[in-house]
Amino acid sequence: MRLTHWTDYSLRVLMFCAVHARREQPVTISEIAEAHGISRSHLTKIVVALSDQGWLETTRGRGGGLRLLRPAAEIRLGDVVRQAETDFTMVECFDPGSNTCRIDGHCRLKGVLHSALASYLAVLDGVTLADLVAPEAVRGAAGKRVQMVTGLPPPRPVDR
Amino acid sequence: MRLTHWTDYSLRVLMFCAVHARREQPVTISEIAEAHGISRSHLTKIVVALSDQGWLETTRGRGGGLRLLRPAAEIRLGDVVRQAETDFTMVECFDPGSNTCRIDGHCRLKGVLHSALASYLAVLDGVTLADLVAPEAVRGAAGKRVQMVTGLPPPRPVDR
DNA sequence: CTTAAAGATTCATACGAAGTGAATATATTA
DNA sequence: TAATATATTCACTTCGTATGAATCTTTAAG
Repeated sequence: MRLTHWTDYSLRVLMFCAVHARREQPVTISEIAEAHGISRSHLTKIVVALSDQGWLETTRGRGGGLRLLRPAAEIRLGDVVRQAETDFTMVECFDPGSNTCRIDGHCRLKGVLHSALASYLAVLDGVTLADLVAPEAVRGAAGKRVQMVTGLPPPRPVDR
Repeated sequence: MRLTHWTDYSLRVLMFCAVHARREQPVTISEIAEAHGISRSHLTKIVVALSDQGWLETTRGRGGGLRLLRPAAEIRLGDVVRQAETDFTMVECFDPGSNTCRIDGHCRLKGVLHSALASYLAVLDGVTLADLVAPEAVRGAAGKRVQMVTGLPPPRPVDR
């Protein structure tokens, strides 16, 4: 179970924009690509997608670049991840097209995994882009907030 | 974000064993393979892994087969999934080996995703194999239990 | 003590999603 | 019109996952 690099990079782009939101010159793709050591052309595709999804606006030509369309504090991680990830097929029976499970409808697995997925995303919904890039001083509050949302004991390390 | 077929099949094997736990003749690999339309040899590898992990015992030779080592009610889904899934790398910075993120340590993303993952697994920890294969009448209780564990609002459908 | 039935192992390959980057097109401003 | 930016297209690579054929090993039945 893992998120794709695509989602990873999407988040990094948005975070980069959030950090430099107050700058006069908008952030450029080349800048982010270099900062993270990713190919510019590849990153462009991710930016285009983010733009299509309404997270940021792009302007071409000299002096152009990227800008968040909304304040970082209003961008929920869960929503970004929902759009960046293309496949939430937990198990075969999630997808009516490819499902061949012979006991579909007789077992509760699908429902349980849906709940788990919802719980996963709910945690991300409790965090905004602003929380991620907040300076040290603010981190305590952000961390606390996650706990409140999950209502779970602090995460224990996942083995292997 | 998805679980592998491997995990999917692992769960199906365990469920099959749970359903037929009271039978005299142990369940065989061929039987499960045929029931689910999966190749016998492939399924064997999954069974071997489940056996190595201590979920079931296998006996060779005529009259042999598979048997759960513990009652289905004591087998938590979360634990099975933790062992069946080999990769919980949410984003690059989870894996020290391949991590190239330039802002690792300066952003809260890793921590947040760890929390989300923990929340996901916590839901699965609240469900046992017995819950999955329980007859209709018992299902209500099982569903309720999931809610109690998560402490979250009922899951809303994940779009696309 | 041979045969049938079961799991175990090894090997090779198929497959598709994800990732990568070169080349080129388009738009905008100075 | 030149420079700088995003946008698009194409081809290719890479890797985890999945798959199954063939064969070996173990065990019980007769």
